[in-house]
Amino acid sequence: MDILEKKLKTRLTSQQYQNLKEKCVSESISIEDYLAKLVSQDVTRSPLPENFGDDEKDIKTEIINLFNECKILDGANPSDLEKLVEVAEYVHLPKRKIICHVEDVCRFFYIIANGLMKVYKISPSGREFAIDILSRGETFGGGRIINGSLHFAEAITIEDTEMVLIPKNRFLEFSSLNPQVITNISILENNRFVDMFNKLMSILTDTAYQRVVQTLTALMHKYGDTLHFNHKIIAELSGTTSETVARAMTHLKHCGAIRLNYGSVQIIDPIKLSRDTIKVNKNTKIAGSQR
Amino acid sequence: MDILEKKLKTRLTSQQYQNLKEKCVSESISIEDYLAKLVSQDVTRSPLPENFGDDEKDIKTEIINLFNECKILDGANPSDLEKLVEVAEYVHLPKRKIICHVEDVCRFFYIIANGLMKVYKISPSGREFAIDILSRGETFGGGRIINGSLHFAEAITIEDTEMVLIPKNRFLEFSSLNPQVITNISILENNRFVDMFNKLMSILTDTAYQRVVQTLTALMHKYGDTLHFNHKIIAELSGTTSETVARAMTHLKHCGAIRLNYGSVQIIDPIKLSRDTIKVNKNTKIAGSQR
DNA sequence: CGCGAGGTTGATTACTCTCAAACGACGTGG
DNA sequence: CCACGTCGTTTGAGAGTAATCAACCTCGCG
Repeated sequence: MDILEKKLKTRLTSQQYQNLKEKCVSESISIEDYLAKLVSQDVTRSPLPENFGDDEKDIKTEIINLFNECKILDGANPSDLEKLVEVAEYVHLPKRKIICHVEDVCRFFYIIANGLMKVYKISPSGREFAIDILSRGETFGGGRIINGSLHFAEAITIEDTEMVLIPKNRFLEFSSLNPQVITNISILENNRFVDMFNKLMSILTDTAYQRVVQTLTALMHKYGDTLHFNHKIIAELSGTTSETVARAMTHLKHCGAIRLNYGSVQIIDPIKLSRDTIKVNKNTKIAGSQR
Repeated sequence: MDILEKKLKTRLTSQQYQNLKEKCVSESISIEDYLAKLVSQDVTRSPLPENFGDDEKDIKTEIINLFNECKILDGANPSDLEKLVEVAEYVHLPKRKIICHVEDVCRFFYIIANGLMKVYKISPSGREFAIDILSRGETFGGGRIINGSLHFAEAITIEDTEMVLIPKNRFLEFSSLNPQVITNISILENNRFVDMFNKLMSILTDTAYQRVVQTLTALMHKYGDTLHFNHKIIAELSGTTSETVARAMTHLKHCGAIRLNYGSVQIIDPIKLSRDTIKVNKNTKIAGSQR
């Protein structure tokens, strides 16, 4: 197996090789298993998905519908959009399918049609930090394609997900004909920048508990009051650890702000949620925590 | 003076009023002094600056030169740029002149010609966090104007500064005629977003000392090895406090990586700088710290 | 020469990360 | 259908970083 690793090493940049190693360590998977997984996923994806042929018309309609729901494509020329449909690929991806790694070449502009995709980054120490969870109508890769850069983050589906892929060069042609699309991207990037800075300040001024509440509130506004996310993802979004999330959540549960089920959180009292974010740690005894 | 405050209050949004109060507290200045300062600055600025008239040609040449150094204007139509000069205002601003507050309407697109401007935000608890220090050729407000939003941060000159102001609507006209400018903004915003996310991760994984070193390194690349910034600004850029910066700097001084003068830092050994960032706090006795 | 802003250093406090252990839920394969 | 392993959740204990508070020093300026 050393031979395989050596062969890989000569074919990858040191950064890419580093990422691969980290990935394996963080997923506690051997390199060979990891490669096997990649290959099997690639083999099942590369050819066009099965449901082409008779359904082709339906899929095209579906893609057009998706385009219309996609904020970034607002104001684009409809005939250009129709041309875009012709080069778009509609793919079904399983849960935990890796979309890209840090430093990967941007090959596609992605639009989520169904399901959820997590965009995140791994620190040298192995901690993961989520940038965003993308759902229907949201896009990925646009900014980096316009920028002419490589991917700066990793992306992975967190449930079975369908998305539309548009090859990079087709997207560049399309966007150069539709300046409004660039403007939309610019607005999106600006908003993300501001959000990120606010999050940064929140990390430096708020407690971890407050950040968890902020994350829950934000997710509630996007996905409704029942959130099917596990502690790890909420931790990655809040910039903390799953243990801290668990502590915050049990506190909120005892306050009556949320209800917990295995793998999901239901927010039953948003006001309590934001109000009862008192600084509580293990030393400050939590009222009602004794059974 | 209560009457004045009341009159102000009815004319400002509560957010703006809040900001005003915080500003006064943080600068430990009374509201009346603050207003007097604002008025005097406004009176001296509003009319066109003195050096118009004979020098008008020179100033126009200077503005064109500035435009050419400005990355965001790369690829713009030269004749449109010349038209832009006609509506541009060249202003001289003193040190500590406040350019805008959070939630202010974006009135201008700013291009720095000389001097330095700090873009920052104040947390509810009063701590300040710097987003960036802008120097010649850098711009401010473009993203927010395209976005159609209010300012999300504060901006202040940190030394005597000259800048070119372009009224918002003129800038919008100009950019709509020059899609490349929007593309440039989009690229800039994407880069700032990525930088901000990396900074966020750095806060969650690195020690404060490491972040100070990162800040110094970044500043060195931009401004050379002698940095005329005080501890407070370095702290705001690093997301820490001036005390922590002082501790980090004395450590680096003892390592021989930097030299300290009152109000400035000289980096004499960049390699040591990045290497000697061992985790050191007051308990871990610093070798060589005894005189 | 005194004042004020900025720089330095010390002591304390507390938040939360890390490590650890135990338990519950879920899916798979026998 | 049950045993098992894995993953997610929960809770505890300990330790370390850095913010805060406080005091003192230093420089530059009038």
